[in-house]
Amino acid sequence: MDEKDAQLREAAEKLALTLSESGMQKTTARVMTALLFSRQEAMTAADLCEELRISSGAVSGAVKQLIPTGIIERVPAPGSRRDHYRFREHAWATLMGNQNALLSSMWDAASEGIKVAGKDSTPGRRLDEMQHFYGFMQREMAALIDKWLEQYDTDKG
Amino acid sequence: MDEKDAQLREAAEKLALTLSESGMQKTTARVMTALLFSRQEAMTAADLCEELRISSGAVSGAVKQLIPTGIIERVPAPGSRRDHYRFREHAWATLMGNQNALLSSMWDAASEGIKVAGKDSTPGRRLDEMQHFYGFMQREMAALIDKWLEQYDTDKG
DNA sequence: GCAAGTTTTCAGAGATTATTGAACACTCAG
DNA sequence: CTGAGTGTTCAATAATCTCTGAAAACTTGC
Repeated sequence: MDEKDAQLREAAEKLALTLSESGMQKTTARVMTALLFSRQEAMTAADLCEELRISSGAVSGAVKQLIPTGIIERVPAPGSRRDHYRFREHAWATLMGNQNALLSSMWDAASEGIKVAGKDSTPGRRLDEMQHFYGFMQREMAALIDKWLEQYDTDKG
Repeated sequence: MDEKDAQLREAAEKLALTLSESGMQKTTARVMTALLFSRQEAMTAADLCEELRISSGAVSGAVKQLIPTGIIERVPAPGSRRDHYRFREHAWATLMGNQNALLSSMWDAASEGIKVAGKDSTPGRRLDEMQHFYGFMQREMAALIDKWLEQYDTDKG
């Protein structure tokens, strides 16, 4: 049984590494994947310190990033004064939804450039394609996430 | 006219900052946006050094990252021995397409965890949702990009 | 209201990463 | 083949970012 724990921890660390390569802070990613792969329903900050061998300050910082994005949540822990943290349901859909903010700022950047240079300029033509692309993606991505949520809840529901 | 240049450069830098916050290297992002917002059709490494105030080594490194991902391309420059670089058409679609590799590795990570813990475990249930989500996204994203390319080329074509 | 337990904050240490600058390699024209 | 003009590499430097550890601030049961 300890074998499994080791394998799960390894898989968690591997994913954390991938996520950190895509821009997420390393410790934040490690906290996230620790909660995702944990055999426990929820973990305390102390659990995370021990599991990941990091300080309580580091856990606090990671949690502070993860909660507002909707990836994890604090969960009431009857009979304990320690905060418990748990991976949120539909966290992935939330995470992808947050990406929409990025798509939106890409659209904005293109729009800004077009305003200055005009559509019929060298940069204008490039920016026009960019704006078209991100406008499209923003609309479609939102629809896609809704579609998944609906579909998944129906399957499980 | 110099006014416009300054505004374009500012917009380029702003976007580069956003991109670097999403995981792209800062210099790489700056080279990319410089080419995107440039009034010129293509730029030489020397142009980029001057515009961005960075060394030729830094430009070389950035270009080395950007070309394989399909964001920019080397373009033949008649009458000049210097390499010219240009922002590629449909670069955005390519960029987003590359993200599919990430979606795929997310699916893999979930799969790995399920293999160890089983679907009917605490982590198994979380990972099952994750796998479902990324499987869905991977399929749909690919379709979305194709749809955009088709649509865009029809509009312009 | 106090004290034990817990979380948060933050300055400084430490680790990591990116950039420079110079040496080396390559490419062509003559 | 030679050499001027470019591009690339890489060790050392500089800059950045992150974590720790300890102190401060909460929180809650008594």
